Amino acid sequence: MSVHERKERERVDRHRLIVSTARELAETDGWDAVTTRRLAERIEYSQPVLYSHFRGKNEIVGAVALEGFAELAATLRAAVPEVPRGRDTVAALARTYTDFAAGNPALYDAMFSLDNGLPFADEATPAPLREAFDLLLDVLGEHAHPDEPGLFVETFWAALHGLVTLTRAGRLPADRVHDRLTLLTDRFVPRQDP
Amino acid sequence: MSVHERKERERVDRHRLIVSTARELAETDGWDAVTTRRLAERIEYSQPVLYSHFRGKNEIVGAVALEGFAELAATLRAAVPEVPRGRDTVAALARTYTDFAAGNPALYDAMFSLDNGLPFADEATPAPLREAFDLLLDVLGEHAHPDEPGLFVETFWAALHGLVTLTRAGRLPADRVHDRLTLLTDRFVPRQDP
DNA sequence: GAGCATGATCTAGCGACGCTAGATTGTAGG
DNA sequence: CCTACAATCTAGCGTCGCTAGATCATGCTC
Repeated sequence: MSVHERKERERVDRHRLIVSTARELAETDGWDAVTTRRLAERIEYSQPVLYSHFRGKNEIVGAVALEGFAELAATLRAAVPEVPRGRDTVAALARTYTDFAAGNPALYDAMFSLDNGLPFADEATPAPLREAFDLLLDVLGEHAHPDEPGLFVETFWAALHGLVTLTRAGRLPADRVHDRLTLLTDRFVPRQDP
Repeated sequence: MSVHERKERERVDRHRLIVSTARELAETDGWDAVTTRRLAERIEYSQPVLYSHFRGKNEIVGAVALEGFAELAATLRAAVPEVPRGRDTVAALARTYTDFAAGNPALYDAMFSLDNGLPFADEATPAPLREAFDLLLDVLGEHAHPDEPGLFVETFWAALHGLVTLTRAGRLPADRVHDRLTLLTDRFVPRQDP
């Protein structure tokens, strides 16, 4: 019986190896460089092995994206203190979000730009993603009045995402990134607000 | 001499044919379906003629994107009245922008999501693009205080772009699109504002 | 008007892509 | 020891963007 267990263990290890290798490759050379051939070569297996773990390349991207959601949720949580949750906390959260995106561009692409086959805004939304959203909801919700908290968070998040993607694509000048972020935060959570 | 002129005319016609065919193909079947082979077949020429007009596929996308910028600028201009430029005008502008994106998804992708080789936020920025931005600046600028108008417009635009892309990618529920837009407008140009 | 040179256009092919069928290898159980 | 099964690989399919070299048509020279 323990033979099966060993094989299963090796399988899990290889699964992790594929995901982490794909992520490394994407982070150093971009997702265009993550081809099934290169990936197979890096993990020192043949191409078809990848397809015994994932239905296709999309699913590999999805696995990396899942890691990203978990890390994003953890990073955001670490940036939010227990007690005071005023404008400063929102600003810190926004800053943490954009810093995360800027610091992990390939990861961010896997999460939000590439086709990763993951369900969104759906009952099957992955837990870490829902968790990150709930954290935003928690911090931002009290500033939403008279808006609905859900809509408020969605819109704020979309604005952050827009800033991130347009800046990364060179559509917005790279300087003043911080100023735009401050402006956005001010508009959603005015300074005189409690 | 007029032989050269005729040839040049034919060349210009073919150039336009390539761009419009690429655009149609993208709008009906998505940009993934726009391959050099299919495109060549549609215009009833061989593949290499494409490369006598454009340096590569990116440049074809760029040509379609340029059309898009011109149309977007014209559409936005048509939505802006001469005289009253209060909150309602901003709301109409925002609505026009997202409607344009939703109504021309492939065009919008060419402009902002795909690699089209066009320069942005740069002295070489294409005129129609600069024009559209200036229009936004014109309408939004007076609501920017105490923010800098440029930053204000960039941030508002980024927010619109974020809403558009996340909605299109299924990351935001498709209903309530209009409500999010209203919320965004309210936050950038409060209702009691002149 | 015949022959040539030039430029436009095509055929054919390169290397790389995602993905898969079928051969091959290794291993567990009778 | 042998068989049967599962894991893994080799090889290849159809497609992609792009290009070298052959071919064709056309206007120019004598």
